[in-house]
Amino acid sequence: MKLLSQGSQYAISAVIALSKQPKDTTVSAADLAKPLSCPAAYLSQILSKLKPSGILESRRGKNGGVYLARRPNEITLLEVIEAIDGDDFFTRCFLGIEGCGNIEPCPFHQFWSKERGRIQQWLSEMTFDKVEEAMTDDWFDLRLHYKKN
Amino acid sequence: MKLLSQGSQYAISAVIALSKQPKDTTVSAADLAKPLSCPAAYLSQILSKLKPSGILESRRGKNGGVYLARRPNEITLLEVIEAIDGDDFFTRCFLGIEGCGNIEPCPFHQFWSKERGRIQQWLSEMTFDKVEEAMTDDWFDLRLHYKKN
DNA sequence: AAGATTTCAGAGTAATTTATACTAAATCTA
DNA sequence: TAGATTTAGTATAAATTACTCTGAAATCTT
Repeated sequence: MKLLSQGSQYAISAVIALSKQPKDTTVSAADLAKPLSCPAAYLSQILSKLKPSGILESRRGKNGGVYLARRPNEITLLEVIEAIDGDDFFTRCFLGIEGCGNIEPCPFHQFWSKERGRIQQWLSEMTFDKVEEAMTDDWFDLRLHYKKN
Repeated sequence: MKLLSQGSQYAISAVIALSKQPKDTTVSAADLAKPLSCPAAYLSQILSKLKPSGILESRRGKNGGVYLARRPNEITLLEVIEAIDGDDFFTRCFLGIEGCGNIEPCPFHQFWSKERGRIQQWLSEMTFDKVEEAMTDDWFDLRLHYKKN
């Protein structure tokens, strides 16, 4: 029972860290993974899923890595989540019943689609510049900041 | 990315079906499973997890099965969910970060704990008599009703 | 050009969740 | 008491998710 997959959680954290990064600076998956305390190779795979939707781009080779393809205020939480987890959460019935919808609603359909809509709405308005505002500096330093050697 | 595990979904559906049942009538896991179109043996395992919290009781042997230990208006959705999935959803950070809390909040802590609280509140008020009210008869007949042979 | 990174792609492994199988114990019926 | 049925409990299998490994390709530095 959870909202976000591990992958989404990593991806969001990584985009937060990248948002604090000067534009057009690449960061390697390994450097990103360190402060997130998550496996670097796995993060690398996850991050590559953010490329088709134009959230980030990458450069191979020495000093290569990933960087945001747009400015933080043009990237939403919802985009990142859907790039990793798909839109299952926002479309599936509360009880997982296939035919559930307005025509043939399960007992929770009305409440749940409303509640889920609120969450989706919020996620779609939550751009990463706003995330930065909502973030205390010491939290960032403690949790997501990394230092280049 | 999902709210409820498969197990919780089965359990809730089963309790809905049992709520429509005359008091002190046992129903076998096999009979319950049929209209839910879920594996009977698995449902049986799931349902046994509802016994420690006093949601249902069971009787072995011929004409045995499970039955609600309390009246539907004394059983909440939240209880059923927590009996199966635990309280992970209601306690874990949006980003899965261990130290997240009021002292050291992640950027989503405020929004998410509020939103999650709404859901938890609703689940804790949603007793199974209310579920029945929210349910169209034809949905029940179509999805959860079963016939004894 | 050679060496050092670093992503990329895909296969392989591990852990967790979901589902199946089987045996034993309880309970009813005749 | 014998037989049928149904839960209880455990072991196994299948599916999904999380993670690791490896070799190749790209890119920088010297």
